[in-house]
Amino acid sequence: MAASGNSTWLDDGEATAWRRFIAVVELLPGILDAQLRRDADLTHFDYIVLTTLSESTDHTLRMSRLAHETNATLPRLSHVASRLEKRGLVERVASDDDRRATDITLTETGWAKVVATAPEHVDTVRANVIDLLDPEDIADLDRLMAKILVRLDPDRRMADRG
Amino acid sequence: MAASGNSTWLDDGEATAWRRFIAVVELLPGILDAQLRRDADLTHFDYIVLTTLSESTDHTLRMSRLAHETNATLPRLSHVASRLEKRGLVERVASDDDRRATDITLTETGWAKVVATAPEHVDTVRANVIDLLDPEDIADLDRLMAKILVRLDPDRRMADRG
DNA sequence: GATGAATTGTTGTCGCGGCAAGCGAAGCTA
DNA sequence: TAGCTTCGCTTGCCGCGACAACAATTCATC
Repeated sequence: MAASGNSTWLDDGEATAWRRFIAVVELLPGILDAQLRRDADLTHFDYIVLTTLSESTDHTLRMSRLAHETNATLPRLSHVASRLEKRGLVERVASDDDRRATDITLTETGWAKVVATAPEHVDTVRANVIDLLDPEDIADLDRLMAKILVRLDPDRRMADRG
Repeated sequence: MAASGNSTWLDDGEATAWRRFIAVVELLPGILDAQLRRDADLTHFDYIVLTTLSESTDHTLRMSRLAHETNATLPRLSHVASRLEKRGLVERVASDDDRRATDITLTETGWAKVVATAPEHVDTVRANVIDLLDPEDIADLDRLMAKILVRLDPDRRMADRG
């Protein structure tokens, strides 16, 4: 389907760029997960959940909205929320206006966890990506990823606030 | 450790670029896995293993070398090899010169699988990344990923042939 | 308001991948 | 060649995430 004619292969420049890109895509999550697990006993996705809550009004979001913003399926978020709740980092309460819905909130402990974890994580992000690039590179990275996200995330549910 | 002084946070440009980058890094593997699983019943990593073999002399590599080139741990590769072997896509034989070692080879069936699978996968790669970028973007992507790989893959075991 | 459909979350099952332990082969020392 | 170490790979166990089935609530239509 959609054989797209002559596009059967990538030229050399495209192939090299693709190989390098996919290498980064494969390697980076492991590095982030390893650092967060080692220093904070958190998955990278755990961290994204906590920080997303920490940036939300009243440190609270509806489960479905949080799942949407973190690009998670609802079952995945539900499992993660259960684990984080057992550790006292978040709380879930049934919503008032819609009894089907559940609001998930960052606890004080959870907020403290974010505050304690963020600096080291940012150091990791800098060491492995940001500080390797000069300002022009950062601008290029931003431009390229924005172009790709038009396809991967057409609703712009992630990575955009403004 | 390595509190790196004033680098405690990212500025706006860095933060936006990082968010977009991490969004792509989270979304892309799922897209590639989904397409390959749907069209060929393969994981993206399965596909990488098969294509790496297909580009090697005699369609054969030592297990440890294949693990190294695909950035996999040996246990992971061993599990994947077992599954692919059960499906008749690869074969493992003890090495002659070192009886500890195992050589893994692409079978005829495995080669046919690669040939049959590649075009649709390339279409997916084009649709979701390559064709969204103009030639200058491709060059930028290549440059940026190369810079990052200096840190993530200092031995350049992935993504480099020349 | 009663019935059927859609929405919101949770739970169960399964597959993949990480880590640690195990096993056989090879190397090293005496 | 005996004994210890290292290497190469496999296996087992566990956690995370996908998918499907399910329960509970709300909405739509009559």
